[in-house]
Amino acid sequence: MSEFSIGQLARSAGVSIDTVRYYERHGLLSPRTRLASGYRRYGALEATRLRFIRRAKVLGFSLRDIQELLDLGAQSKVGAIKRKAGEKLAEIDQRMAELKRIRSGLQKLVAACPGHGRSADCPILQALGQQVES
Amino acid sequence: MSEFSIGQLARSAGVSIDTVRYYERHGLLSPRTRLASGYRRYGALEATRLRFIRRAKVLGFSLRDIQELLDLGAQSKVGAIKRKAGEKLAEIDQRMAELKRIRSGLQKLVAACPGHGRSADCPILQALGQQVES
DNA sequence: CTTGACTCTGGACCATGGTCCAGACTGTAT
DNA sequence: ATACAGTCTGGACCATGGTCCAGAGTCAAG
Repeated sequence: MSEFSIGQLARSAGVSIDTVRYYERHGLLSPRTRLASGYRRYGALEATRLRFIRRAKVLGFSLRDIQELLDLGAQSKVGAIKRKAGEKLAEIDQRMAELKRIRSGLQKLVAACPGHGRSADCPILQALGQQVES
Repeated sequence: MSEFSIGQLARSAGVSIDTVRYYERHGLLSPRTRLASGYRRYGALEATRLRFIRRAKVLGFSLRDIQELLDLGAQSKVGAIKRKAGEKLAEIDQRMAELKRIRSGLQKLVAACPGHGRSADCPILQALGQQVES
């Protein structure tokens, strides 16, 4: 008996039933079959696929990315998969550089602010363009 | 004549008219006054405030954060402003650490993937839990 | 005075990744 | 047989930060 319900599948992956159905609506994960009642039935393949989706999400892939990855995997397009992962890596680097820039700007302001006194003396407000009288 | 229309204000800050109205709906920026026709009129103060909002957003503050900052500025609570900025800094650090973790995980996979061959030999798919027969 | 550009309002819509709901039906254990 | 947990559907709703629209009214230049 390698079949289970949506509730069991969801629990096994640590997601909610709604999330499983959400993935289905968006073409990421279909039940293997349905009971006459309409109840979804899943097998080991689907459980693996759901784990894949979750792990890829943790690695910063969007659901759209993941769908692409799954399609490429099904077609054994390993080169394309590696390229995709490389692209995601570059994206992460870009986002990190951006954060670094933001961080250093903010850091300077925090360091320069005495933390007391009038608004007019606060470099944070000044730098942001605020004008407060007195 | 230090009064201008919403269109002039928007252009001066490089945002759309819709964005200005959006900020107004969300309590961030009100017109100084209105004409009898209902047309919004803004002064230098509002222009400065809009610049503040835009710059703070570039620094990674959410509109909710910015609203708080503006309120604190109006009340001359410089200590609280410095604390807010410090909190945002910590938030950025956390996000950067997270990205670093994600990056190194992905990096390892990309490095290990030959970029050709069967899906079964792709460490990216393997690590993500994919099972592809053959 | 007419024309064209501008502005008004309220609400719908976009992407992202879900969550929650009602009302009906089903599966399982006792 | 009955109770109770589980599941079904479709659609509404959440946050975020806007964008776009129709239909009406207004402002400024010529």
